[in-house]
Parts: sequence; structure tokens; C-alpha cells
Amino acid sequence: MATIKDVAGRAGVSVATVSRVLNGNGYVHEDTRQKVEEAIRALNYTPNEVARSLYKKKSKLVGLLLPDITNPYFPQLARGVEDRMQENDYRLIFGNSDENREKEMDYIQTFIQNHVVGIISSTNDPGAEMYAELRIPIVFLDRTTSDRPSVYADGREGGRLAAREIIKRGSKRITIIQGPAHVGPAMDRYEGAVEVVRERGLPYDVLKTTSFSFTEAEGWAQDLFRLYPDTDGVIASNDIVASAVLQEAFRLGKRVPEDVQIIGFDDIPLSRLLAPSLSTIHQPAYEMGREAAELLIQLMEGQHIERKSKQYPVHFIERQTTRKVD
Amino acid sequence: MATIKDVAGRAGVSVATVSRVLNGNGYVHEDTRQKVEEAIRALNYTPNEVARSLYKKKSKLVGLLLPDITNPYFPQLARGVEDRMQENDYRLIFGNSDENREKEMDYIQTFIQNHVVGIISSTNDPGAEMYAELRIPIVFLDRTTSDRPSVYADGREGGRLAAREIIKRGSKRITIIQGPAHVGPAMDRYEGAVEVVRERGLPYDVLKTTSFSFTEAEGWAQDLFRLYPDTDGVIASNDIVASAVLQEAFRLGKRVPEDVQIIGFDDIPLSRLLAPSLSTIHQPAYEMGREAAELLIQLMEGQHIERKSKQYPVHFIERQTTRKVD
DNA sequence: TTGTAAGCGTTATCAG
DNA sequence: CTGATAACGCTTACAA
Repeated sequence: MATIKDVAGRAGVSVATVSRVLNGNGYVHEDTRQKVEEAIRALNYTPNEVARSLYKKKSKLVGLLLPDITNPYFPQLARGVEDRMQENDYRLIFGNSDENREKEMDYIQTFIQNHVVGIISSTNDPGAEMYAELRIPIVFLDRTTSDRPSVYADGREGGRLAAREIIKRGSKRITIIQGPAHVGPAMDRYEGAVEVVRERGLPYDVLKTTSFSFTEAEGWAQDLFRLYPDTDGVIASNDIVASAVLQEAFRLGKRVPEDVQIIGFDDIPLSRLLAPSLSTIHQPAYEMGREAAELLIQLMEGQHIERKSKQYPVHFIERQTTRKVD
Repeated sequence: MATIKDVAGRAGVSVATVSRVLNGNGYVHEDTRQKVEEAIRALNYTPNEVARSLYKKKSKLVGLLLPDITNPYFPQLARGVEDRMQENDYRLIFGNSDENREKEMDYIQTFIQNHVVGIISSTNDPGAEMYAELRIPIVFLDRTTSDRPSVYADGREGGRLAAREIIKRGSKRITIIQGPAHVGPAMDRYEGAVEVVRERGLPYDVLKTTSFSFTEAEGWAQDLFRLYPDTDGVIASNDIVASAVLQEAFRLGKRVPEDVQIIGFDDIPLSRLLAPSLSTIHQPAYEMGREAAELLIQLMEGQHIERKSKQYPVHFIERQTTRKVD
């Protein structure tokens, strides 16, 4: 790897001059600039970001912390973040936290040690000390906080929406699947759904679950129809669980949506490819990722911040696991 | 952020001594070590990785380049890589290449600039110049090369397997969906399938496709049944496309597997949650990710390398989109 | 057993 | 307009 010194040598100037043309600041005679650029090309030189980072005490690195990239909702967020960051030449150091405090701290720690200039985190505890102490900008993604920048969807309204739509379409004995209690957005949507069902005075059941894992989803779907065989409407905690419910209904010979309606949450890409395709509450995940990146960039580059948090509206995607209504 | 100097000051020793206790090399008196450790704790000091990296000309960073994390096959690979890397305290700089040469070069470039000590890449062109010139270890993931370390699945055999299984289960007019021509593994499985179908002297049709995108998948599924309405067996290029085919079959009132059998490829987590659940060719994605990481670690840490490439066998997962056979 | 100092590749300050 | 040089935080000879 050629260094700035090599370039300086070849161009017959000092390293300071090379640095100037590199960064486009200070005065450099046109002829000198030519020579330097020539040398740069000849040596195929690119600046050492580590040295830069050491001197400037900041890098072009951003930390991205997600619970689990294997959950189909997160790749979209990640992609949104990445695409926006790319545009401003930031790179991501990426980690999965598994919603585990230790891992999370570990990552935040190494992010700092590597001079990241900002962090985007999808954590269940934005109030944690490690975040409070942070001296660099952070944006919470998919999770709410009152006092720190965050980008999230209106989960509560999403829950309400799901309930309203499934009721409007005729379900009378609704089962609401409650996602993991420690996952904020999961609880929001759950509470929203309960709120509406209660308001309407409808009977409802709740199935508690503790993860969004693929394998466990099947078990919950089985529990659901075993415990509440007469349910005619299921509001799932996310699209994965909804898929499992749809499959179990199929296995039991229940017709969807005639016998049971199902509404998911997230609108992951695969839900439209299910048969029947899954009605769900759409969260603009890619957009949210981009927006989190946008916000963080503003924070990092010290521009004027219009508002430090953004809540995205969600909406109902009518597909085939709910009945038609006119 | 406390620096090594602060620690030295507080402990009343030189920075060299602190460095020694930090790295556990050289002689340090027990009492001194105590004092230093005390100071470290008091100041909540953690070493600046950037400074370390600059001096040592290497870091604890590894580059991971994937085509598109949004394709459900890749999160598994990524997770495998991450989990293994984590165990040895490596962090990932992550990027999506979109199978785009420019982006790929750009990422590799910045990886180098950031002193990554190794790279894992899932590229269509492992022979590219940028890879040949690399002075750090690289492992190609999900893609074959003869002369560089790589971890991949036996796609060709996978294609053969799919064909054999679907034939064994009675399909007579098979349609093989050919994935993007520039994606190596896609072509391998395609060729494997063709090989077997030809061998058996069965008539078959080919539907060419150009991407694995969710939205386009629907279009291809429609094309498929429009062009080959009598097909009774579909070998899809991956599970996404298979889902789309399954859905389209459902829409057209075809029974699966009675009228049409469908076999996918990859065995992404969601395929077992489809209704009917998808028969597919399983690739051990998570394992492969881990193995790629393992190999790279060996390469980076200069241990003895047993073999520099690893091909994983694939196997048929019998689920419900294929008929039973005894 | 410990300290001094050079050096990693940059950038920025200050003379010239 | 250009060149020396200190400094960023750390590791490692080399001295003591």
C-alpha cells in the first residue's frame, strides 16, 4: 500500500502538499496539483482511513446494531440504513444483539473503540446507561424514546387498525397474539388491538408468545387453535407468526378467510407471496432505515435538525386472508 | 475518552508499562500491575483500536460483502459469519454489492483503507483483478473458485437431486426455472436439473429469469403457467420463486402437489411455514457462513490450513409440495 | 522490572 | 504557494 509519503516523493513535493490536494484545502499551484494527482494515479494511492481517523478522532464508520438480521423484518431496515449511508460515504460496522444486554454493550463498546461517528440501534432499552453516556449521536430505530432521536412506526395505531379491519370484516371471536413482552413495538401493537376490541365490547382471547422465532411460531399456531378452536379472527404479532397460523389453519382444514381471518404485522416481502396472500399492517421498513440514516447524518454533520424523531404511519394492506367488504 | 496516558498518569507509571499489562507481554511487577488495573477501572479505560490498528497495520475488522441482505438466503449466511467472528472478537464492516462491480470495488477499497484483516465476499466474479491483487486473506462464500479459499454448496448436485426427486414422484412435463445467468450457483443448479431430465429422456421446458426479486417473481410465476399450462412439475431457481409459483398455482385452482409438484432451492426459514409447506433443496446457509468465518480466521491467524475450500452437500427436504412415494 | 522514544499515516499549524 | 513538524494513541525496541 502506497502512503502519502510515497506520493510526495514521486511528485517531488512534501506530504503537506499532497494532503492539501487530497483534501482540497489550502492553496496549491495548478502545476503542482497536476503532478500530485499524477503520482496518486501512478501509485494507485488511497488515503489510509485509520491514520486519518486517529488524527481527526473520527472516522467514516457508523455502528448498526440490530436484534437479529435473520428476522425478515430487519434486512429491510438494514438495507435502508446502508443505502443512505453509502451515499455519504459512511460504512457500517454491523452487529446482532439478540436483544441481549451484554452483547449490546460489547458492540457499543467496540463501536466507540473504532471511532464510529454515530450509531443506529434497535434496542429494547434506549434508556440504558451506555446510551446515556454516549458522546456521539445515536438514533434509535424501530424503538421509541421520548428524549433521544428515534425513528419508529405507530405500532399502537397499527394494532388498532388490525382490530378495526378484522372486526369490520366480521370476526366475532378474535384471538390476539401477544409478542414478546420485552419488545416495545410488539407490546404497542398488542395494546392497540386490545384497546379496540374492548371498546367494541367483543369477547377476545390472548395467546402469549415469547419470541419471533420461526420454529417456535409453529408451536404457537398449534396452541392457538387448540386453546381457542372457535376463533374466527387472528391478529398476529408479526408476519412470521401469521404465516404459521395460516399454515396451521390449512392443516386443520379451516378455510381462510371464510372460517378464520388472519392479519399479520410488518408486511415482510414474503407475505405477498403466500397463498392466500397475507393481509397485514404495513410498516415502511426500508424507508424507516433510510430516515434513521438521514437523521443520524444530520446529527453527525451538525446541520440544523428539524425534528429529532419521526413516527411513521402504518397502514392496512388488504390481501387474501381477510374477507372483502364494500 | 481516557487514553493510555491518563491511565499511566493515574497509576504513576509510564505508558509502556500500561501497554504491557494491557497486552500481557513483557515483565510487569505484580504490584505495578495492580495499580495499573486499578487505574484502568477507575477511568473506565478501553484501548483505542484505531491507534492500535495504525501501529500494527492491522485491525480486528473483517469485511463482509453480500449481494443483497434483503434476499432471505443471505441473512443466514451473514449470521453464521457474524457469530463465528464474534467469538474471536472480530467485527464486521458490512456492505451490499447488488452484484454490481463498481459497488463491489468501492467496498473492497474502503475495507482495505480501514485496515480490515480479511474479507468474506459473495461475488459473481472471484477472478476479478481486485481480488487477485488483495494482500489480505479472502474467502469466497456461496461462490466457487478453483484457486482461492471458498465455501459453497454443491449446486449442481442440488439441481440433479431436485430433478430426480420430482421425477421419482411422477412429474412428466417438468418446467425448470433458470435463475439469473450471471449468478454462478443459480446456473449450477439449473444445469444439474437439466442434466438429469435429459438423461431420463423426459420432455422439459425452461423459463428464463433474470433476478431473485420478490416483485418480479410473481410475473414469472404467471408467465410459467401461461407458457406451459400443462406442466406438472416445477423446479424453481430458489424458494422465493417457488413461493410465487405456489401462489400462482393456488390462484389458478391447481392442486399442489396433485396437479403440480414444486421444488424450491435454499430452504429459507419461511419455506416450512408456507401452506402447503415447500419441498426444497436445503443448503446449510448458517453453517456455511460459520465455516467461511472459520476458514478466514485460520487464514488470518496463520494456523495450519487443512484444506482451503469446502463444498457442502445439499439435501432434499421433503415437505408438502411434492407427492409421497414409498 | 521499568522508562524513553521512535514510528504507524494522516492533518493542521506555523514559518517561510 | 509550499515545507517542517507536532500531534493523534498506541506498541515495541532499546536503555537503564
